[in-house]
Amino acid sequence: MAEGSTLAAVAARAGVSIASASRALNGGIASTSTIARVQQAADDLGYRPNLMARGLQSGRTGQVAMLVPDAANPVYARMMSALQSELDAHGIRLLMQQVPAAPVDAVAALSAGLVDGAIVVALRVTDDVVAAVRTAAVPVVVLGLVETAGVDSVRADSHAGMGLLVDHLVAQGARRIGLIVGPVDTTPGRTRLDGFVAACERQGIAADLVEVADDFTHAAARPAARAMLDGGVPDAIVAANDAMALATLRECATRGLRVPHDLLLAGLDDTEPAELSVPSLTSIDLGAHDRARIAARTLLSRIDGAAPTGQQAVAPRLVVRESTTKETA
Amino acid sequence: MAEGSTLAAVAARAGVSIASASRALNGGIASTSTIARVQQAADDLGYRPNLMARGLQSGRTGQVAMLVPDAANPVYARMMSALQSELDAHGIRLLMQQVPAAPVDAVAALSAGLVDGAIVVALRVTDDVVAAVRTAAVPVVVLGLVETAGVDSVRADSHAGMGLLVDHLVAQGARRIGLIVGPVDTTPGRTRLDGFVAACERQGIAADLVEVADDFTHAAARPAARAMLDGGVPDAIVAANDAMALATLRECATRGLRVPHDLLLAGLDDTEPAELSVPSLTSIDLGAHDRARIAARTLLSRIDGAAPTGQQAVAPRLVVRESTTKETA
DNA sequence: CTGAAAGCGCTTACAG
DNA sequence: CTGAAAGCGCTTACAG
Repeated sequence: MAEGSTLAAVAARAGVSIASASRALNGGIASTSTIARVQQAADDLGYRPNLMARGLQSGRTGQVAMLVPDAANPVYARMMSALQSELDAHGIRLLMQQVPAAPVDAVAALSAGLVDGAIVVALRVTDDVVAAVRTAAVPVVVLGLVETAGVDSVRADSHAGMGLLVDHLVAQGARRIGLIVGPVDTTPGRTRLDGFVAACERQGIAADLVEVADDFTHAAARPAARAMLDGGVPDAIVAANDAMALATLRECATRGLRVPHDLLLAGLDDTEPAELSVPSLTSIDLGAHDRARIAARTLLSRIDGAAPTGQQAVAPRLVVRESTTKETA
Repeated sequence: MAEGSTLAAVAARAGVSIASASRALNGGIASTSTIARVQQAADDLGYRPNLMARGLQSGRTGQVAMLVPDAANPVYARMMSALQSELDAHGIRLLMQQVPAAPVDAVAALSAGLVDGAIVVALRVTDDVVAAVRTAAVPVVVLGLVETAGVDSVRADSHAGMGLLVDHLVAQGARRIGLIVGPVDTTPGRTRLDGFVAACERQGIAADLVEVADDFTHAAARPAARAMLDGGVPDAIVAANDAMALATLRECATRGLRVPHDLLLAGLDDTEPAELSVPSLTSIDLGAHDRARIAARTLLSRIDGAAPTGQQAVAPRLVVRESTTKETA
């Protein structure tokens, strides 16, 4: 662990002023020989500019944060990849931070100046969260449902996604469909429940078989799946996301229930584990990749001074796999 | 997006000097009335201290970074949780960044002063990486195998872990065992291959059925699994980690091969998906949680000025599940 | 093209 | 207990 050398040290070694050293290193106006000597000195010393000092001065850090509720959910890893490819082109570093469902403090902390902006996944978009986003000292793009004007957001249409799924299941012959959802005081929980109910009504089937898990995770979904199956085996089960669907699949296997033979099963998010599971899992692609890309571009333009764009949405797409198709089983 | 108010603004509003405002806010010496007025002014203005300014001055940022090669691998999410619980107690924020297998630049960039220290997962611990760690301006703890003195590291014993796995498979009756491993110029690739070969020799069985995938991911493991199975069905397959084992399981299913009936299958890391898969996957717990905890504590004491501890290791543990036990199949 | 100087927002001895 | 001042490391007009 070496002490980081300063610009002053580099300048001294090169025999020039600090100002000239700065210009030489940052592509400012400087003579060829100055540039050469400063570069040499910097290399010799292993000089690394102190980004806090630079940031204090310039107001830019070259960093952007992604705030997510659950680092273990593959959908966020996928979004992170998409974000990274957008940001890499601009030489901006992406950092991920795990935060609560209603990340008020974390959003407020963004104003501390350590990042140039942030992309925030908020499960609970409370008024406090919206307020924090609006008063943050840096641009923030919310991945989620925000109706407030002046706030940038990119949302999935999981209401429509649920519709696609229910329609598909009914087309496969299901009449009795259960839903395993997360907390309904969250945006995804509420939207997916509403979408499910609306789709069932449209199809003229009951929408009363619903289990609400404590969280959108594997662990929380397992007991919910148990509770639902204890009440009998429906024709099909839809889970609020792939992670929860996979926990349900596991519970089915434990009970000797075969998917799709004994019941159909589907999730949302279309993550990689859905593709790899046995049977592979039918899911709804909620456009994670596209949402991340749009969010990144929106954030970049906001950082460059553009005004908020408002809400943007990405359409869902049904991805049929083995878990809902009896013929290939 | 409100402009962040400064300490100067708070001080002015409270009618005190900047110095007094700073002391009042940070628990320094100040009169009760000063504290009250400054606090009030800060609240009114929604004041947030600029951490870059504070960091420049104090040399502390209150942030620590975790550098990982693959944000999508659940084992890193698990480590992140363990780290977070350790760091939360100290009011330190944890940020995750995805970096290359040999994160030389990323480690060097740590010296920019944006974090107080870092925990780095390096797949390839090259001399360059070690040099970057040693010369970084902040303490760095490497999660991986580093023999160099003066570098803090916490390693898993995957060599022994492979031994446990091979012994178990042989005990289950396997004689012909295949290995699907990642690049062997990485620490985990090399160690797991070596551990596999050593264990096979000890058991007196062949160790020549090896497929090397391009990466330690689902996607890279799938073609490797295909290649191996194209050559015939061994008694058992071991994959270098759970993600790769799950891809192999999927490939088996696609070919109509039943695990554990037609062949046994096991992975390493003991991640949540291993527990949830159907069949559930036998794996080796390489102590991700403990390693993260040890790394966090080591980093914290380094940040507090302690000298490097050197290498620490965590013992592996076999976790037997359905994928290697025919009786319960 | 180059150097002296100011200033980014904050903390911390140093005198009062 | 409080304020004026220096300084953390850097960038950027401003004169030369």
